[in-house]
Amino acid sequence: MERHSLTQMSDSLYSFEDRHFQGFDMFPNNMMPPQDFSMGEKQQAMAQPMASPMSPPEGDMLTADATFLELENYYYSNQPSPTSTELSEQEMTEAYEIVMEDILSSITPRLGISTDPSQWSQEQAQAWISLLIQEYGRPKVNLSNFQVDGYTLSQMTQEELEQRAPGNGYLIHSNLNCLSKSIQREEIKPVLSPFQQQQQFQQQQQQQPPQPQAQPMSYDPNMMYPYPITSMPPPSPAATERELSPSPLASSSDEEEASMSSPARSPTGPNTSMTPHHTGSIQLWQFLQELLLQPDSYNYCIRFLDRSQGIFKIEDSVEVARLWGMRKNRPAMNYDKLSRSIRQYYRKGIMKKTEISQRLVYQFVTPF
DNA sequence: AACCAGGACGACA
DNA sequence: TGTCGTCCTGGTT
Repeated sequence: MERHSLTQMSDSLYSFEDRHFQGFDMFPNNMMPPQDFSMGEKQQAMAQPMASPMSPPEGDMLTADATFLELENYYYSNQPSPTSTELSEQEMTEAYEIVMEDILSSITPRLGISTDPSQWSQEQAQAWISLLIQEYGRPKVNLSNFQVDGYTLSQMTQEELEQRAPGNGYLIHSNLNCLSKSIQREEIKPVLSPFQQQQQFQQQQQQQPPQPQAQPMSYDPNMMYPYPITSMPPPSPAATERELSPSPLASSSDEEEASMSSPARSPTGPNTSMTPHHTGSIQLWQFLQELLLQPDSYNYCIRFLDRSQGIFKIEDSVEVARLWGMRKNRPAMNYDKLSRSIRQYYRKGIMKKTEISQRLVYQFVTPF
């Protein structure tokens, strides 16, 4: 059997994509390689054949090329004991699919939702569609056409999806299929990639029955993000004493273990300053997004005014500051300090002032 | 009084 | 080095 080095896959990558993704951009707009990635001479040379009329723009070439390195890592992390540095066609395809599934399913951790679409609520399904569309730079869809839960969504045919989201039916359908395949793979594959391990950890967190609350100030400040840097968090461990959202407090050792093995991924927004440089600790904007994405639990203190614009209002500044202080184990946190940090985001391009200034109203530069 | 804006500085990872 | 906590002054609602 002809064998290939993974790093020789670049020529065939886009033909593979054409076969399997019918010309869609393989990677979401913002899915860029780790910042410290640099193409070696060999890889740059190998990128050349992709500069055909069918090739995506340069940015995507970089992305795709970076993926070969990840591909190798991902593949081997899914194999008990690699015996060769070369891969067969079948192994190549399998490795490619692993990477694809990880990339596609990276949207779900950002939303803090299950990777299994059938478990999504209507709101989660809409959020997933919204972010998917955004990631691929597709025209916005009318989410009112998707007043269905995740299971119903996952059962829809491509035609049905196309009717509800003209021009996006295939994208949504293929991504849902990819997620489903990923779920099936996880069920049968004992050895998981680091990223899949993170997802599994996240799902375990979500599926665990509520546990007794820890002491209010006993948070591990690093506990939230067992997955890559762009991520949206799993359900908040910052449930208040009000027990509005009795989410589990995982052990810090688990979380450290999970967070350490994260491959770096790109930020959600256009501004790379959203990339945490010390990925171990949660940043304020992530925390706020987390609260905003759990309206059932937190809309008493923070809620969207216009989600599509990323505009939100802090309804109870004292409470939000208190939650933030709990998360960071900073008992002295108050809204004055929290808002100072938010204002720093203006300069960093993470948040912006709303057009009409309103008290306690802020706006993300990149809606989510 | 509460909030907004932003300078300054230091701790921390 | 970037983020953020802290303190501060001064302005606005």
